Amino acid sequence: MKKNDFSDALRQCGLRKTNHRTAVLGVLDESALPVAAEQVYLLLKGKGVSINLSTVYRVLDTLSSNSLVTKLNIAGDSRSLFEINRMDHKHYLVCVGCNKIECIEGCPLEAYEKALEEQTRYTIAGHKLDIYGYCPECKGKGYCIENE
Amino acid sequence: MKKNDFSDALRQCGLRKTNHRTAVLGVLDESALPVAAEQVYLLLKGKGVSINLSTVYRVLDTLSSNSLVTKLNIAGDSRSLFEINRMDHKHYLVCVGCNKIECIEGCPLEAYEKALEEQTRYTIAGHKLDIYGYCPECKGKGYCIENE
DNA sequence: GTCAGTGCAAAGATTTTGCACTTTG
DNA sequence: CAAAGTGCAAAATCTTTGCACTGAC
Repeated sequence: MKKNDFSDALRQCGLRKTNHRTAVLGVLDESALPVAAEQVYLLLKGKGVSINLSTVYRVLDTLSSNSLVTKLNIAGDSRSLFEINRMDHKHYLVCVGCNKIECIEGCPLEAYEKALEEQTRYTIAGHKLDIYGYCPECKGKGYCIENE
Repeated sequence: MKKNDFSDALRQCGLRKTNHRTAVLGVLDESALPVAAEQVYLLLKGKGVSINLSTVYRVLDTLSSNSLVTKLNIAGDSRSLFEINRMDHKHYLVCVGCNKIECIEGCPLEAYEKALEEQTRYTIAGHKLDIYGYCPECKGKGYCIENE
């Protein structure tokens, strides 16, 4: 299977295909978990791609506006994370103790959204669901108080 | 029913009761929707409470750490919103067209979380769920493309 | 060739912090 | 009184923007 250069995706959005956009999409595509803008920047530099951090932000912004990428705010701090929009949508389980992020398989909300559309008369476009808890290791370290 | 001064809640967390904490909790309690730190600050000033913006941030941070308040990142921009933790937990339906936020009654995830705990061995502490869509008015304005 | 994309530096916005002073328990 | 909380100003962090230059179509 040959390497995707995202030409089709970009063209369908009416966006020019540039090395930077291809490279950013490549990095996100290789990334199993969402990444921050600066991580994208550093990963690109590590691959020998010369790019400016503000261009990374601009590219991510453009890609988000065109639904090729999703911007997330699940980190404890104030920075945004970005992930490529894959066909299978995912949710994350975030450890409150160590900030580790892992994927959850499947989405528990499909039926619910249908019901909500009828109930609210909105057209539902999507949702963000993140689950927070203590991972097995952090429970061991006593970060987790069972009954509060 | 007399006005809650949150003494009990604060004491249970081992926090001193200060005018500022009481006032911040009061503002959040009166607010049906989550508010930004600066809004809290302005609302307090409007009530004649003299407080500094950094104190607002510190108070909100303390209250969040003690689970009296929840910090949310559902706004399109990069700022955080805060809401008081009520017994009935809520989710929000955010209009992508006009940024209006409304409450959704009920939570579709209770059973799901139990299952997830068993499956992942995490102790689930909570979740964040926000649903995005187009409100009836914005659908009318043509912001919403049904099939993309 | 034209318009979109980019680099650079500078500004903006939000949030955090150091330190001296004040308040709570 | 001791420890925690606060105001102020300054810094830190993340993100956006103006403008001149470059590259895609």
